[in-house]
Amino acid sequence: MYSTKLSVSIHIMSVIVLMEGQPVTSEYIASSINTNPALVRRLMSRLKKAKLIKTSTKLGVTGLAREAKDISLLDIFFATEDHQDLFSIHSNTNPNCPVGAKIEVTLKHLYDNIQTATEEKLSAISLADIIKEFI
Amino acid sequence: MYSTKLSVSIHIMSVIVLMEGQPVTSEYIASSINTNPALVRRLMSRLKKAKLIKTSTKLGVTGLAREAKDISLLDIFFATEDHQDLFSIHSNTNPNCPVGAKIEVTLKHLYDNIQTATEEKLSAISLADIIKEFI
DNA sequence: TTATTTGTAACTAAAATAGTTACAGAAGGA
DNA sequence: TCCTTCTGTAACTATTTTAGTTACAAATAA
Repeated sequence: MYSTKLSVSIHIMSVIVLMEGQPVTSEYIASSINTNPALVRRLMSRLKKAKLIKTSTKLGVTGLAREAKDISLLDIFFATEDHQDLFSIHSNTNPNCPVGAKIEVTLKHLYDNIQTATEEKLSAISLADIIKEFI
Repeated sequence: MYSTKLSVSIHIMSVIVLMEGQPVTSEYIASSINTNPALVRRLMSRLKKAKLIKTSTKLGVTGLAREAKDISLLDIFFATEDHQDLFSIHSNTNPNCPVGAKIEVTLKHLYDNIQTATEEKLSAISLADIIKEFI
């Protein structure tokens, strides 16, 4: 099973925008995702801590913390994904082998390059861009 | 736990190149990675099926199937990683909600774009480029 | 004051990973 | 031809990660 936290979080944020400022509960959002309210609240909690949404007990989510055009998919990615590395590197390689001694740093450098490019792409897409697809 | 198959496979391929055509066993390669020979053989088997290396019982890996400059990291990625999607999408969303109805196709289109860019970056790096770091 | 909702802890079940053992079968080399 | 060695693969374990679920204290709007 692979993490769908970014996808689900984009879904959550989209529902909030589509409700145009009306308070929405985790239960309402969960019914659109077809999942459990508690799972939605866990992600909501992280989105709130990242200052992307505003919530209130008794009312639910009361809206975005800033405009949709100013929230990027990278913001959502950083807020909700636990593991943010696209590729992972094995460790404890044999330092007595020329490959084992340098593979970790070599791959790190290489992956960092790809990671940065991907993050730039995510930062170039705003929640407002996503919303356009739903109206 | 996140897959390190690409990283380990690049390690395997690098050791093969560094041995310059001399046969190498899975046990030798495993000692450089600091892991189990069977794990190395599993990846070797996939690299062989993808026509990236040549193997022989009794001798081990006898060499690359083509020149290091003509083997890209994307070739290795495709050969050895089971799950090749950078981002995963949740399914079974509610079709009666505008977001639930279109989120899957919207995200797929968006992720495909990032996926393609990443694959292009992996295809631009050859095994020969990696080897330069070890000599 | 009361009803409702968040926020979070504590679980379970399923899936994916690396690691491990074991062995049949292939093939090089004496 | 025979023997030794290594691949190729199956079967298994332990660990980690994930989504999903239940439960409830605390907050708060009305």
